Amino acid sequence: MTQKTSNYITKLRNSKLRPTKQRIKICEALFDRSETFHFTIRDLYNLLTNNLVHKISLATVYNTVHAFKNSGYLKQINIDSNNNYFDTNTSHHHHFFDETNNELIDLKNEDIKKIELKKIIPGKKIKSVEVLVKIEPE
Amino acid sequence: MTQKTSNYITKLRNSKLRPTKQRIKICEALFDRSETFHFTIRDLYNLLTNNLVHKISLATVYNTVHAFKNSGYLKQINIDSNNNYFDTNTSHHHHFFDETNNELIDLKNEDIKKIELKKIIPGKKIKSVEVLVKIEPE
DNA sequence: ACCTAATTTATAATCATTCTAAACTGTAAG
DNA sequence: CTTACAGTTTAGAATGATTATAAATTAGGT
Ligand SMILES: [Mn+2]
Ligand SMILES: [Mn+2]
Ligand SMILES: [Zn+2]
Ligand SMILES: [Zn+2]
Repeated sequence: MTQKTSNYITKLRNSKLRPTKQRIKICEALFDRSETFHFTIRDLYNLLTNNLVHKISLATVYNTVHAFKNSGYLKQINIDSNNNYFDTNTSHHHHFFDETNNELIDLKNEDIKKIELKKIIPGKKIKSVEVLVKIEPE
Repeated sequence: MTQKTSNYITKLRNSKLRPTKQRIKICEALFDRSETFHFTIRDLYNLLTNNLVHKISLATVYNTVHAFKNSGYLKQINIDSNNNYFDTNTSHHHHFFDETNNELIDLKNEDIKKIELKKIIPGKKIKSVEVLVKIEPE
């Protein structure tokens, strides 16, 4: 077993999932990458089923992605009601969104000045701060 | 005809819509307010049909809200894939989102330090910058 | 090898949104 | 005041993403 595969098995076990062949294939599609991967469930499903002889059902893709999201191995990114994205970059960061091709681009935390709020809501604490920069051709 | 009503008729005509009784009722629900109104289509539909003798169809609510969005009298706010909100405050501003009750709260532009990006995407210009601050009970 | 709970899968159900087409209405010309 | 007709409303159908279901299959322990 490769180093990568045992890493996938760890991720799966941490997510309370048994390492099945379908889930390993999903891990390969998600995590065997040098760059951040931004995807919709449909993107991932198409990617998986185009290359594979043994298809993986859509339900399994949904289940696995959501389990990874819940265990923190994937981040969910809300762009608009038409596009529900996930992100393999789970560090704190923001995004550019190019509406011409529906592409997400990472904006590293150090590429943006710290967001400073002058207003607070009494009795509430901040859970997250997300910045979305929509871009278009010049 | 009241001042308010003629204002609604102006909004409707600017949105290329004839002032029908259904649309005037929708305007009253949306714009006859002192505070910003954040709502989902379902919220608005329930509000309208609970108080009214003559019901308005869901299709008309969708059509009118989208026409107002397209003409700039309403802003669409993307929180997550489950909640598609609209906002009667069309000025540039950001939001708190309280996940315990799904409530949006305006964060005035002057209540947040200007967002400064140190990264740009060549050939692209910025279309919008949106900040969403999720909050939870302390 | 056997047992059992977990998993996969096809399919159905759900839900928001959009589409459709028939009935209705506002407007303006005759 | 009629009439004509484009614009509007509406119920219901269609769509598409997501979630639920339940039967068949599989993984992992004994
Ligand atoms: Mn895509
Ligand atoms: Mn609400
Ligand atoms: Zn990212
Ligand atoms: Zn607002």
